[in-house]
Amino acid sequence: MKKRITLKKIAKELNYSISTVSKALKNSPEIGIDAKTKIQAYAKLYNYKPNNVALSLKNRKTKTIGVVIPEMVHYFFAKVIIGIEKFAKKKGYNVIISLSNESFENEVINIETLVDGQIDGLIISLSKETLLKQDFYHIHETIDLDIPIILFDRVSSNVYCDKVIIDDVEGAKKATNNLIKNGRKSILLVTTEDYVSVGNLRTTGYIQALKENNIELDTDLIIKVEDKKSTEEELHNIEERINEVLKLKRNIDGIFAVNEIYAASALKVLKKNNIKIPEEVGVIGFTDGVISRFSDPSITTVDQHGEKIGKQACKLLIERLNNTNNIPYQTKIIETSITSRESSK
Amino acid sequence: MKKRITLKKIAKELNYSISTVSKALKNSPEIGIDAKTKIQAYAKLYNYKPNNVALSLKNRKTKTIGVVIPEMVHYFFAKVIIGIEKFAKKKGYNVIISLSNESFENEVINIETLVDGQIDGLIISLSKETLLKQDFYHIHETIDLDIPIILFDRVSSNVYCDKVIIDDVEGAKKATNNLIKNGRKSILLVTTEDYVSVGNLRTTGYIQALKENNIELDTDLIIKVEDKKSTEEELHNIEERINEVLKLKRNIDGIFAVNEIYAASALKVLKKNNIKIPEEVGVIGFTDGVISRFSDPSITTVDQHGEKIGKQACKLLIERLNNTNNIPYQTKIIETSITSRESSK
DNA sequence: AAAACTAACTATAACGTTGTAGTGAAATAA
DNA sequence: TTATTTCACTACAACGTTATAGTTAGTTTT
Repeated sequence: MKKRITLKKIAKELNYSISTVSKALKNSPEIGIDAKTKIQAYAKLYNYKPNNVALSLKNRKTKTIGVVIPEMVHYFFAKVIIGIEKFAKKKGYNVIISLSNESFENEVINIETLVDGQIDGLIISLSKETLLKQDFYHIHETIDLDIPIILFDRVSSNVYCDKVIIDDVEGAKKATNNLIKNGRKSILLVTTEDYVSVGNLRTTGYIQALKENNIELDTDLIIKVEDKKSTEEELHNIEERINEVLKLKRNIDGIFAVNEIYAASALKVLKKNNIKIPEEVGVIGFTDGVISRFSDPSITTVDQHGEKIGKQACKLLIERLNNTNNIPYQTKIIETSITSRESSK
Repeated sequence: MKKRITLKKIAKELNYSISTVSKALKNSPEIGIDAKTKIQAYAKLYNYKPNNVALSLKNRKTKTIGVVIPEMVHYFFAKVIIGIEKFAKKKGYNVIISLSNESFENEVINIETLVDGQIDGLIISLSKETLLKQDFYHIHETIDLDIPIILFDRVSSNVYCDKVIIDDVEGAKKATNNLIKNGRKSILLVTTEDYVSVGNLRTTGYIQALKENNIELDTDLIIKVEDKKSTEEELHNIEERINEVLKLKRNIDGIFAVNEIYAASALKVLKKNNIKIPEEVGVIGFTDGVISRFSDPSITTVDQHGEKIGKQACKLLIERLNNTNNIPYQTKIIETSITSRESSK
């Protein structure tokens, strides 16, 4: 009902020029004390707030950050967003969120829309499809347009920009070592196909840990799952494959899964086979989410500290936005940590 | 590097006026065919895109929707956002997200920031603290400013605006009836304190279902949990209380929990007491999330269809934005449905 | 051949700000 | 007393766009 008041209206009402009003509200020394007090009182009374769209136009910056993530229902991404949002708000930025839903096309469209719109910079985690296609034209184009991009978690070495990642190799190593330290020697790895960079790296970490502990690598103990969406069907398929290997390799005493859904699936299969956890088989997952926490037994995981990642990404972005002179691209690595729970010991 | 091209630059380059360029790109009949083709070709070549901030200023609408939710890591809210985002994008709107973190103060600040910023309308789920305080000044003020608000899930009858809710009473009834149909008679209810509207309503549904089935209400079978944040401590406390009642009332054969965390807690306690699920005690939760799906046994839940809620909220909002003449406020009720899983039978 | 019309443009104002450059009057300096 | 400075303000341009209201030159009408 009551429209927002503008400088113009205040000016007309109090019989000053617009510039005077603007300056008075900015406490400029150019303006006399009388005018200042009158104008400031009036502005306060009518709850004057500058129009941010006008400011955006004038300043050519919108104080808004765009975020593109593959999914929303993942605990990890939700946490990252929390981190971004918190830091952004502290710095006076808004956050616009967009979901690619793991699709390349969506990702391209979303980024385009955001860039067309009111965004100063972008924080992106690439979709699985993009990673598979290795097509980064949309990213490069955006950077060319002088819109800074921070990539996190799902990154690519073929894109030159700031990045925030965890050391997936190290994290996977930690997890595998944790199992080995408990005397486990025959460790099943449930991972993704290699084109998913994180899956790939975690596989590498697993292999390295084995090597460092002089355990021979048995490729039969590596299950590479093709997962696009986690439909019931795909989940069932994962369980099937774990079950097969479990039947084939009776001496398995540990399972490392590269995400918590795979870990939960492994747990289910183990329980169905009446295998005791963690006594007979220890299980560790990656990503400290709600599933691991509430599962029974609760699952030991490699915590990626999503909130920290989000905060760091946001920090990098805002730093770049405030620095017109080109600072070299940075890659920040966030330390992982093991959250010990019942599934390993 | 390459700055975005504007009408002005095109005009200067091709020696037309800005108006001509603007009209040519809009295919106005006022402009001659020569000029049109030349200008359109040039614009295409340099990938002209209108500056949305300028358009926002001119049109006094930003094509952006603000969303304020209490938390992000809840599956339900994540789903709602997916629904909002999808529908919004289809209609050419962007979505800005803000988290109140269940705090009244944050909610007020967030809404203020959004309203100050570039938003045409808001979709909000109220924080627990707001519901407890029953202070809706910030909401009313926003509506007064002619910025439409759609409330969802956590609503209040003291606010007059469009709302999207589920029929919590009906949903709770469905759940309770489901347990009763399986021959269960002594059903434990794990719910929240009454000021959380959804907890309150679900309690009502539980009571109604009992009444309709001529089962006497035993208030000892109702656990009202005070939960602000789900810290480890609070979770433990919930388990404790369930355990106590379970010890006290040996004949309990069903548990209805008003959210999936309570349901998971109940499961844990039951298993610890070696009580068979669902044979001895059936369990049903509310909110179809990832915990219920991956828990073992998987938990039967009342699905709130978050995505549908989001979509509906967004639809209501956009309808209101397109309708300058005041249509009466509506409250849309989204049907719940039971997703049957292992924990009940 | 003057009047009316049309085609193809351009100028201007406006959305709400802010910074720079002006302006007129009063106060000070020479 | 005249020149200069200071004070307290106002005008203007710009950010990028669009709609409305001009403005030409050329064409048609009678």
